[in-house]
Amino acid sequence: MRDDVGEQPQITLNDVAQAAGVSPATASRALNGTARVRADLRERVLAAAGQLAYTPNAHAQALARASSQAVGVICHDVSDPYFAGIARGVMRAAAEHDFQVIMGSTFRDPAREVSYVSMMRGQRVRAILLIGSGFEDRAWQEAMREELARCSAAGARIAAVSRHQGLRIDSVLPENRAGAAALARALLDLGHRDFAVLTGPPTLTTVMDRLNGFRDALTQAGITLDPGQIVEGVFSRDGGYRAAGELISRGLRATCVFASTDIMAVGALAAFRDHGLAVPADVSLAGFDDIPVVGDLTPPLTTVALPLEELGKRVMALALRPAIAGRSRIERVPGTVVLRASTSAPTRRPLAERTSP
Amino acid sequence: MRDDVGEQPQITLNDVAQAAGVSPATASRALNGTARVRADLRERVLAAAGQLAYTPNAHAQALARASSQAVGVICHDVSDPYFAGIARGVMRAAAEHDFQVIMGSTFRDPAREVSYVSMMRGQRVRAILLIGSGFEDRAWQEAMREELARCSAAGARIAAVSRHQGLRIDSVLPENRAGAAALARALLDLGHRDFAVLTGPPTLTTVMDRLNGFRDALTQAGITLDPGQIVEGVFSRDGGYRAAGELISRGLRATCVFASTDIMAVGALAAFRDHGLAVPADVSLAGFDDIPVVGDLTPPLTTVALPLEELGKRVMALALRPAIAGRSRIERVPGTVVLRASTSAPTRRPLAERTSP
DNA sequence: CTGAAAGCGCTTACAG
DNA sequence: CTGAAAGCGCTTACAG
Repeated sequence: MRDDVGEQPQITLNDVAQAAGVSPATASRALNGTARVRADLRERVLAAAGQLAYTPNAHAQALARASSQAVGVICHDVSDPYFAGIARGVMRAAAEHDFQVIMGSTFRDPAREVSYVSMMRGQRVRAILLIGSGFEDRAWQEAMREELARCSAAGARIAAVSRHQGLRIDSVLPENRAGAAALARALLDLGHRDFAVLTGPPTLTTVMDRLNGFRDALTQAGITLDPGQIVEGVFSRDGGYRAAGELISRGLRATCVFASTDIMAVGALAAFRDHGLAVPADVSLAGFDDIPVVGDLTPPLTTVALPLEELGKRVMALALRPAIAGRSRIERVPGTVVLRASTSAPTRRPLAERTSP
Repeated sequence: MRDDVGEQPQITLNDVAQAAGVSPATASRALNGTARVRADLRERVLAAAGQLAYTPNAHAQALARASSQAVGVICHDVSDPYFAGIARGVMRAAAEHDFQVIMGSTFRDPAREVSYVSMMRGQRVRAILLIGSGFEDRAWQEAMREELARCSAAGARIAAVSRHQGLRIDSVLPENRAGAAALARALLDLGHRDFAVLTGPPTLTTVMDRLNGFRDALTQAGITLDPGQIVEGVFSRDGGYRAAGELISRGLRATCVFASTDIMAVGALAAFRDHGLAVPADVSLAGFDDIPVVGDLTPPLTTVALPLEELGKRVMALALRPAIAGRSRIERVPGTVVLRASTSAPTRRPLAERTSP
């Protein structure tokens, strides 16, 4: 029973109105419940609409109403568990409000992010949700700020998860800095004094916040983080693997390694194993985010848990709540240090030379 | 520099036309390149548009053109790594074609799936991509078929990943059945004769295909799968954990367990560990999908690898390729058995009573 | 409560 | 090549 491919004219409001013997205006009102309609007429309209399987043309509606039922969501990569978790919360919230979700993946390209925003402006979305870290890049900030200003002038709400340097927008802020600091203190409590950090691209605010928070807490404990023990990598499993490898080849002096993202920690764990280093016996390892699987690794990963789905719901709610003119609203969401078996008290074994596979 | 909250009238084509001193028709043609426009006029239009930061109202365009630049994507749950992987491919492909992606998460509710389709029909999307398993449910099939028929009558292309029972739509089919059979043969080759299977909801075609493929291969080898060794669970980490626990409490007679989804295998692995069962020493474990993290588990998981991102790109390409009237196109994508350390030759140790934590 | 009419912002035959 | 005009499918003051 394949239906033929030819296009048929769409059923319009007019068709429904005619079938019900009323004017389009009345049909519209009956369907939308925007005004009182005599009961029997309403019945007839509803019946006709059901009969004809009428679905209003969303574009015509959006045009006539000068607003749509859509929200735009921009993230770096849907397949990254961090974003996927947040996106889940957004999708839930959207479903509750009967919003359509227009999704854009930037694949970490700043320019693409700007062009998505302007595309969504063209869609006249009700809100734009920026998920994921902003870029520490002046030109980008400038372009983004202008574009976002046009959006809000057009009536779109803007809200973000994470700090978006220089944009001054309503934000749900995971406490990256405080969380990393708390993690550092927990690791200090375990007895560690020598640390290394695997970071991501320094253009991402999240990266810098976590690094700075971690370092600050060390500094307060009178410990300096050796710059040579900070390795920059890509925010991915393989990025973590390579960064850990680089750290090892530089001579791993730390007893504890902080990967600024769980996904990097997963790769780091594999790298340590491949180099014959036992976690935590030889080196402790901690991550950040608490993405679903890290509790099932061997050893389970110590990390800072962020309520990902909750972040998604919150950012949607924030965007929907009427804005306060002149100032951006900030909602801070704390992270929770979760100590698992990947961290333990430091061992005294010298590690620097242990780089054999 | 917060912009005031008040809405400003949008910049329209008319504004651009006036600023450029031409008619809206000419402005439209210049902007879209749909017809020759005198060079100097075109320049003026483009300059004015840039100046005013003009973005066409996508709804007005869609209405006038009777078609949009959007595709609809429906999956069960974006945060599931399987869908996230496919979605990544879809997003890539969409970006290449400059399509907007309207995303819907059904959270495995058949009714919600139908209503998303009809919502997308209202959006006049160019294509609807059904990601993820269909439901083996007559009423749903009926409703879905009707709704999809209306969509294609309206000119929307439909394509799916996975088998959608009774819908007869263009599909990219991961070879679930053949993949599961190949896996079974590989496990037989390892020497296993006693198997158990952790399945998902029997209403999902994917579940049944994998189970049947696995069982068929066993049958061909003269081995029957004890129904008591088939446990139905939820498609999630915790579902796998519980299903494995149930299997153990029933008395685990199998030397090898097949979890029909990697995500369930992750939970099963944890359950085995919590019950003091070593994998693969006490019991071998295999999954299906090869989602990113399973190679980093301890032990790394034997599975059937599916090219997730590729599936996403293929389904998009399939939807875009002109349909063939009267018949649905099928593209089969094979899975690859990946043997890792979670499976080994069976041990002779009796397992049935080993249920101590 | 109901309907005729204008308008939302664009595109595209149709004349010129 | 250019412009005036009609039309896309809806909503919503405006009269009645």
